[in-house]
Amino acid sequence: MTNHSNGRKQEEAIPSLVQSQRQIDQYGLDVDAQAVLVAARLMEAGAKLGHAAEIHFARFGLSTGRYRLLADLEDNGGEVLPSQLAEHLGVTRATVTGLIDILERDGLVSRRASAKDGRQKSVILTELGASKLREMAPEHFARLEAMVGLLNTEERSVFLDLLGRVTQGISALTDE
Amino acid sequence: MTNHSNGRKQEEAIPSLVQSQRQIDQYGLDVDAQAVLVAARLMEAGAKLGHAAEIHFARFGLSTGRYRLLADLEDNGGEVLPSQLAEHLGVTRATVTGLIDILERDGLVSRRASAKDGRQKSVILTELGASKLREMAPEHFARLEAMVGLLNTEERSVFLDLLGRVTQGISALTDE
DNA sequence: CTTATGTAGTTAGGTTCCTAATTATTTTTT
DNA sequence: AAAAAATAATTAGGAACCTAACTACATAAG
Repeated sequence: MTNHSNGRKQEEAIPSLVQSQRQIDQYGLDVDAQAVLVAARLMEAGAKLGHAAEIHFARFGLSTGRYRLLADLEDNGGEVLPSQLAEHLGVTRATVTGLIDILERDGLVSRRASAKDGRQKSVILTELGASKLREMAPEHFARLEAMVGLLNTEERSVFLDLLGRVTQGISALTDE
Repeated sequence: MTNHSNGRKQEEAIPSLVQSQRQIDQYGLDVDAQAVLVAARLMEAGAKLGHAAEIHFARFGLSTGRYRLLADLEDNGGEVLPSQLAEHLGVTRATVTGLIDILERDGLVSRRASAKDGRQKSVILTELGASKLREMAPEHFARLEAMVGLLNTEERSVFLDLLGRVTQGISALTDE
């Protein structure tokens, strides 16, 4: 139990099966250590990827959220309502307001009041915003491709399938 | 009501292959859309899992980081240096200081100055901290297991392998 | 038509984690 | 032995995203 000084010396602590099993054994629970390991590794990977993405987008003066907002705008004809953006990006409307504030300040999008509904203010991709996306596309997509370069086409399909099912399972953490 | 007539009506926007392909086509790039899709889906999953984990741990009055710190303490005999915790958790020492502050305030850990090195202050798991881990273990691990319940043992192995290789590839986003 | 209720966007304040600078102590160099 | 460099923990301030409260406008109910 009290194992100080056990030859462990890793830069980044990747959760191991032994470690998961030990945690479970400690309380005599009937749980599959491998299942716990999958959960731990996915959390680790998600955090790591999130951080790496911020560094990646920072090269272009953007954050992950602001890039995704621009991409969604481009994907929808260059004009979208904030509430729709929130839904597409899976974030709250309050967050979208903040993203737009900075993108507008930088001239990549602009706001325009709606004629139909006085409450709405649609967001518009400016020419500067469009060219920003154009400029970063080659490097951006090349890096994304490189990221999954260790998987062949067949493996990518399998990964998408498995990831999709695990993603469904995430609700098990929040249910009840 | 808010449906702008293009048949799309999803609560959460899951990136699709068509969508990835369209983005790539727009600039005539030679990139595999499936590869981009894997990257997009993994980012989505990581963000979603991170958020769900916070909700999960909040039930026990903890955050993801503070739980991981407690678990690491327990895993290492109940006494670890802040700098070691930072390394194990993959966060900075500044972050660890903040995590300890709150855990100490709540009585789950305590700080003790080192006799050997005047700069060090080791972190100790209190009895209250240990019992907190004991109490939450059954539900915590059960939920983790449920999360990956849609995968059988064989599939979990495959997933771990593929995820590991994609995780290696994450450096492609930050290199150079 | 006037009041109650709902919706769009924003603001205010909180959480998590970060980087950079600061303080105290130890180790190395001269 | 004194000065310089390295190390441990902390503090200060920033970025991303959240929830809840607020403002302005729109629509439904009496």
